Amino acid sequence: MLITRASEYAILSLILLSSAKEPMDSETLSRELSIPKSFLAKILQALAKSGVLKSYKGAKGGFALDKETKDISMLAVMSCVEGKAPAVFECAPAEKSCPSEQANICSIWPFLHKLQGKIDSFLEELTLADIVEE
Amino acid sequence: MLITRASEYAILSLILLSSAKEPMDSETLSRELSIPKSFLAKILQALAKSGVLKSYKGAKGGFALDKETKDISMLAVMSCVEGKAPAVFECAPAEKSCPSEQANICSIWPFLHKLQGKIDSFLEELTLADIVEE
DNA sequence: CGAATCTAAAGCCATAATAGCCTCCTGATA
DNA sequence: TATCAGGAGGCTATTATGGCTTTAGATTCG
Repeated sequence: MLITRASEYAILSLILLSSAKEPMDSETLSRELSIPKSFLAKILQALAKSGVLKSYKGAKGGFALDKETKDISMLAVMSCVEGKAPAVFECAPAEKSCPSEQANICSIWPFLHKLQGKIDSFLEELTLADIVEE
Repeated sequence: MLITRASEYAILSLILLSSAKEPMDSETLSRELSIPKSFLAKILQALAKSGVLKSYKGAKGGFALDKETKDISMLAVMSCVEGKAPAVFECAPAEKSCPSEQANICSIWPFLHKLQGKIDSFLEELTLADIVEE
């Protein structure tokens, strides 16, 4: 899959968390954003694992940003939330000879690579700060 | 859903078609790209309906670009291939008061709008020509 | 210190949407 | 008219989404 609801929910959460002074628990985030609680919890856990968020257990626990907003790129968010690699466009017949295994290269590979590069750069440079700042 | 395989397959097909002089039939495209035939057929049909491709029936039929590569934006491709609107990020609690129905506006709406605008601009300006040209 | 409480973490299960498969129908070409 | 390829629909499998329960770590209070 490429970009799913998980990415959307992740970004919604990050926007809200960026203006919070205290950690917010998943239930509150779920309510504020009208996002299913259990699904959101998994997403927040993934963000915590990758270091975007920090989690706090116990009373008054929850999640808080663990980086500056300018250091949180959309690419990083999507990469960790979507199960798979940050890859968006893959060369379908890759298993055969596409990337570089053989001397002959799939004819569309260079173009895919170019497209992927453009998308990655865009998402890499687009940070939470770009969205949140006035 | 936001960006699915349909978009990926569409773009792969367009890249291949951009270098074809004759119309290519869905079976050939399917084989060249290792994409399931019937699924690809639906995608090509959608692209034809929206005017990106032109379809030819009968012997020696198939699909061919119906626009200059510089006039085919990734946004247009994804918009027509994905069932839904080109919207990527929606305000979840939109049903209540988010966009403009009420005087009070959902606190994250402006940020979402900003993000959506950035993504749309990027995909709008990114054309098939940008990918295919040397 | 220990118990009660709070919340993240992790698992399993149900549902909804997507991805993929197959068949018949329609229009065009030769 | 015979054949080729798109158009359209139904059906199945896979994946994403969402619901729920249990476990584990942390805090608060007695």
